[in-house]
Amino acid sequence: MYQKVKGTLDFYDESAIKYRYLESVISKVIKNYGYTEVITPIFENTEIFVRTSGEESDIVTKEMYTFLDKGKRSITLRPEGTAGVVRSFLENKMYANTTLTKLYYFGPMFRYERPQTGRYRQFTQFGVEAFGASSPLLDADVIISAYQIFKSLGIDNLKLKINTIGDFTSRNNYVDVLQDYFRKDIDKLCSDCNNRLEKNPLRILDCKIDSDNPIIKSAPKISDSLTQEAKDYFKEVLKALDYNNINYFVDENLVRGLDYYTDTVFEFIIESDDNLNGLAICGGGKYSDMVKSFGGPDIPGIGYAFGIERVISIMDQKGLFPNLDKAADVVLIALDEESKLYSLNLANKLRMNGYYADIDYFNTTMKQQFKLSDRLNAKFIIIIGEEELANNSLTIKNTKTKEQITIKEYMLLEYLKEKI
RNA sequence: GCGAUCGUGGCGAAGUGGUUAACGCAUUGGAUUGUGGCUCCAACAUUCGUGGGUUCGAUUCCCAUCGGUCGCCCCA
Repeated sequence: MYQKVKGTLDFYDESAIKYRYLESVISKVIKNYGYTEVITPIFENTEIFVRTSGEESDIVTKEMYTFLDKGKRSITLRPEGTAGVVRSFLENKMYANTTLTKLYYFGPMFRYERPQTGRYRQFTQFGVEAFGASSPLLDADVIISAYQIFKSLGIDNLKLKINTIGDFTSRNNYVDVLQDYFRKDIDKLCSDCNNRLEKNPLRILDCKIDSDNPIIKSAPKISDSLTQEAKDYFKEVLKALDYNNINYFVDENLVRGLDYYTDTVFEFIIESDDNLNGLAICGGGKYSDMVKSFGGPDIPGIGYAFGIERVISIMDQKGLFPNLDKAADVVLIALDEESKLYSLNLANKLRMNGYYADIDYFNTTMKQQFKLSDRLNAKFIIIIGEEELANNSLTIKNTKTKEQITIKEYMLLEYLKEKI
């Protein structure tokens, strides 16, 4: 027996309906913010992910699905969406027509990780990227758009963590300061922190094991390394969020796993009483230099992405999905072979007129066909047998009221139009 | 990459080193051959993730492997 690849999911039936429901709600909201969809390939040349996420990042060092194609090109299944969108933005010179370009994407991402709660090897992200403006107002608006999407889905058990990590130079300065600070006491910290010292010292601040350690608590703050300009910028972002009544808290230890972020970074975290608690459902930030580092013009970008599977989990857990059952409008019950042929034809006429009509393909007993109508939750049942064929009429039964009438076929559409 | 735990029919779920693997739901057939959704009766795992080993004998014990779940790391 074949099994699906480890860490992957089949969506079918109800779960597929939920998946597509999310896509439609989300895209509808984000379009009102002026975003248009960009659909990029699922794989890219490996280099673009290495360049953007950072050679030392976890994603690049251990999580990418990378392979050589038959032309010996190094190809990678995208582990995140931003790099491909930036590449597309540049390659298609989207900046030529407007100063501000707002894009969204929705699709599968791939990371080779150990599966666990809310974590899969193939998962789906929705994300946005806005290029062209370094503006606190835009930063805030991007965050608000994520907030509104969750709100329109009914999700309110989230908290927004936000921080600023400054521009590249102040961040690099801070990294040096931190390394100097931690290096002398590194043997008093956990083994993970020892690894992080050279690779990603910012993450030491976020250590869960040593979080109460005074060495970490009294570590130099990033705010000390920020330029006044960066501080002011962040203040403006917060002001805009305040004005819009967005609840947030500034977490000075919030750093993100990807190298490309600058200034504003944020995450939405799930607050719940089960194992989902504390999971990041949405993460993003500003990246001032990525476009330029790709060899493009000096255009800043900001964006976020969130995981659809995690959203589905939350919504399931909180019962937030509306009733998405599809009920058949009409099930045709045919009692003999000739009626079967006729019902096939009639069903198709109904379908072409916009009704969901179904028939039974094998059984001839009435009971079985009634069961089919139950299963499909049919609103109406049309019974066709010798009598009806002889009189050129149809027997229609309303499954709710049990009311049953006989009419001529040409009256059917008008009848349904009135009743459905 | 590290650690824990689990894997019985479409689903849920009991169970035991020994000739027929409970039960519930679902499904199918019948009671009820032009009117169903209730009820009643019946059928439905030569097999207990896969492979190997121990044993007279394993679904039950051991090993391996694949997968699920849950932690760590990291993240969506």
